[in-house]
Amino acid sequence: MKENKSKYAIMGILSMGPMSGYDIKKKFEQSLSYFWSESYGQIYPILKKLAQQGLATKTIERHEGKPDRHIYALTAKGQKALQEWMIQPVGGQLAPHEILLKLFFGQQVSLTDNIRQIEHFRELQSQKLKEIKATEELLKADYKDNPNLSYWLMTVRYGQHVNQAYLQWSKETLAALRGMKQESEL
Amino acid sequence: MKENKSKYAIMGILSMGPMSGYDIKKKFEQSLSYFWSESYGQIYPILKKLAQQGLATKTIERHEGKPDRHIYALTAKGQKALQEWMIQPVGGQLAPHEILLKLFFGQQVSLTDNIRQIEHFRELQSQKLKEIKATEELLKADYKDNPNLSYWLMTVRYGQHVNQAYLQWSKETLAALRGMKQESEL
DNA sequence: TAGAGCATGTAATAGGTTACATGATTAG
DNA sequence: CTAATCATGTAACCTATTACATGCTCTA
Repeated sequence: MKENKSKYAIMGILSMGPMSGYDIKKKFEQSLSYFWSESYGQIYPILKKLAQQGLATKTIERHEGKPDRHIYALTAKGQKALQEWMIQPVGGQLAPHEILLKLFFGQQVSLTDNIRQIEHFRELQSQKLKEIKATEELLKADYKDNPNLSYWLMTVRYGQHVNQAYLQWSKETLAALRGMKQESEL
Repeated sequence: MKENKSKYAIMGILSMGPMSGYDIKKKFEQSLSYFWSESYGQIYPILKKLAQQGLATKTIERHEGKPDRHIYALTAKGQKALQEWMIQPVGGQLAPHEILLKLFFGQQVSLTDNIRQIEHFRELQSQKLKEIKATEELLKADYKDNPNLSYWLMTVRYGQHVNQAYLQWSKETLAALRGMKQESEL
């Protein structure tokens, strides 16, 4: 008993309109990449299952020269299943974060190594924050009249809040590590 | 090619001293549960592999009445492997967060449903923040003289920063959703 | 006397990524 | 002419959880 979130992620994409597995992958990359992704190895088998379970229909579009496109569309049953999942409360997982694991065992390496690790993390997050801010502006400009815009912005703001927390924590942690280093050098 | 973080998590625990698979599970539960966990189904096979690869040694302690204990200890090779992993820079994954996925597709359900979802999330995180703060106090009291304390506190502070970000975001998002609801009711 | 704790481990199952296989068109 | 893009899918592999199997001791 384990919820298959990928299944619902894919149904959610299909709720935007009928499309192919290939399109779905692109949607993930274009719109959800900053917090979610799915590989073809997930998408195609899940689409097959959705059709078998009557949650989606499959239509084949033929093209000359180009390969066929297998277009999937949510059925009423699929839409209902998606909505049911939507209102299930989510758990509050603080996801496994590799940097925490490394810091937890920080004694194993030198202070300099730990400092380098956090500095690198800070750089990465600082870069990411810039990207998320750019995403926000792009969204506002490109989807002015899209009824989904408000919801999309909320997910982007989430990324910003969390990222800012990372940066604040990095600053605090670097100060602590540098303090420890100075002490050790006396 | 996929780094097996569990392997290093277990080696990290072993760096605290020789112990059994059972002990390792307890350590995870006691000290790392707020950001990491491993199941027996991971621990025992990984310990076996560590011994095969010469990264740890295995000694069997016999006990009367009680079952034997299989004690594992990091070898010099194991310690070196752990340290090598420690200095590898980590990626900046913003982990898959179910709540974001649901909000992204927020249009599928009612504003009331979305509000309820976020309210629930806020409650959960607010509860968790209390727990993390309690953990910090406990750590400070119980491990006053432990050389690992500074590192452990850094991981706890991470949890606090991220949690506070969740709460701020929840507040902002609820305000936005309630605003949308009022507008729709005019 | 039932259940929790001690202690090991395996098997079944689920979840997910990457590499492979195929083959046409189009842009640089 | 090479690489990317379009487009589908499978197979091998890795990661991880849960359930199962065993059996003793101590506590309520």
